[in-house]
Amino acid sequence: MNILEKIANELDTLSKSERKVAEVILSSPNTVIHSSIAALAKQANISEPTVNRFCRRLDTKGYPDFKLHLAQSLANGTPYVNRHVDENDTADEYTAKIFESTMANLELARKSLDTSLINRSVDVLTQANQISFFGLGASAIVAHDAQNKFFRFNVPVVYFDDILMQRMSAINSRQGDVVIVISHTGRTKSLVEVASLAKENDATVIGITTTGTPLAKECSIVLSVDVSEDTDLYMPMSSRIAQLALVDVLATGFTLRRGSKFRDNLKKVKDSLRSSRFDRKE
Amino acid sequence: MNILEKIANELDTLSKSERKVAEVILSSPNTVIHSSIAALAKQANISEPTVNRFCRRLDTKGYPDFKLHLAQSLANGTPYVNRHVDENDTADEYTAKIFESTMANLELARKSLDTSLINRSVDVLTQANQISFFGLGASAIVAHDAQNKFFRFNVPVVYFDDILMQRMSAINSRQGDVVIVISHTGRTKSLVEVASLAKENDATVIGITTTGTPLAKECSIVLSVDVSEDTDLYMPMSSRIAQLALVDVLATGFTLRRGSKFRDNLKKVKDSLRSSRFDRKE
DNA sequence: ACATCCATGAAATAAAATTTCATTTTTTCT
DNA sequence: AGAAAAAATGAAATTTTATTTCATGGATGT
Repeated sequence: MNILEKIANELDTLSKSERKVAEVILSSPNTVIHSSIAALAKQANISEPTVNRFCRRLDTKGYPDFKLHLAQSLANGTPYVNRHVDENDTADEYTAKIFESTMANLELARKSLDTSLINRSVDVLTQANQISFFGLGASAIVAHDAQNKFFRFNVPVVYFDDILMQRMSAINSRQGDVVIVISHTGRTKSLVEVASLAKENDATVIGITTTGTPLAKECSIVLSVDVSEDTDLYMPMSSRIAQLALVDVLATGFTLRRGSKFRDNLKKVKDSLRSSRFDRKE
Repeated sequence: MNILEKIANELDTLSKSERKVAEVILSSPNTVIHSSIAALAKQANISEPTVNRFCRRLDTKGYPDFKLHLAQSLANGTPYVNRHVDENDTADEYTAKIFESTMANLELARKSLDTSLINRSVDVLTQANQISFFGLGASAIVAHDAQNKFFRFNVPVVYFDDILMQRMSAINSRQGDVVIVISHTGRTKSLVEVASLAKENDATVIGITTTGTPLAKECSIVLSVDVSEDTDLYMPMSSRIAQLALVDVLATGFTLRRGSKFRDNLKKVKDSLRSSRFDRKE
């Protein structure tokens, strides 16, 4: 993704002259984006075609295209090196890293989403007799959150984070019911079984999971949410946040499909909470 | 700074033809960064010099320089103009908007965080005899998630999303206990009371809330998570995601403070889940 | 209605990037 | 080690792209 990282990575696959170019770029990328190909060539003591070949080797269309990528990499000031939390990081550092990698993963997740499938899911949800959300562990939280959202829409919605309840609920499902199964790994045995049970009973099964997992195979619709693996090192992190954002998208699609009158209703739900709150002094 | 905003701002100082260029750019900036000046001129039905003049008017050196700025503006995914979901948005559009505003709000939240307070919170947490997480509604999910995380650390941790249980637990708290109260609005009466009860009983109360709310006043440490208000129009959206990211930060700080031996333990917890999963065929 | 100013685009020019191809360097094989 | 093959490199030519110049037409104000 980030072209500076990419250059650093591929440094040893480059030829001698190309490496000179790479070094000049890495040492002062901010100068390079304002240089012409001739200026850069001179700076690196090599010829213009070499710069051009260098750009192509990095899968860009040519020098101007390369500069565009470079500019983007520099844009948000994102440090382009390793964003993993390190043993000796200060609070400042690990906070920044976690927020940044969360944002980066949201971006990744968005790219992996197929909006036509979102559209179909919203279709199915608005028609549903009953909606069930199932998840375990960190994904249970996502299911919980989804229930919280859809409950406001005044539709029959349940959520279970208990294996037995999930099974029973899946066995009792029927045509017109929608079962949403959430799992980052897509390999949790009991959840895959639940998905398969629900499907056998003619419910529509929507999976919120990673592409190509066993769970994905059991679903009628797969909403794939791919995040980079190693961010969830010892604990689920970015995966659940991406899943939650997807829940927001589904809920939003739902309210839009239901039309403006429906949204007035939502406002009522919100207003009903007012008495439980302290006033805002303004 | 952001050139797309700048274009939108200066739209009325532009001439008729230049405005045509502006509109084309605003409507599909991602296409433009890959277009030549000729292609853009054609797209806008004006001549090439007009595009050039347009670029100069925006204080860039010329078209290539303008593209560089544009690329940078697009890079960080910052929502540029109005990113509110609209009645007639397609699935594609509202998906993009929700993800983008989520990311923008994470950025906002990060800026509002005081890392020295995070450091102190981690201090307190690592010393705690017991940790309790309280939240209601959407924040209940965050509390739930926090429990899920800290549970892995093998420390005494509880979570309640029930008002009565929260009260009882707060009344029974004592010195050395840490109570984390989560609320975006910071105005939910019962939660403010719970915070105050816990404080009276000498527990350390950490609030995850917005700056300057009634809840914030009752806390020993306030971790302020500010997100832009109107994104949470009818449903909590960005607020809870920012809170979750903060939970990640606290959990990470916790594991770092506990040292490397402790992290081996985490790996064991993760491995213990293996048998419940389908193998990954590689 | 006329003069002035400004916006605009056609054409010419300049700049920049890319391709082609000959030369040099490196690698591989005997 | 030495020859053949392959790869890397840069000079020059070509092509593409951007910019400048300048002539034209339309709007504005008197």
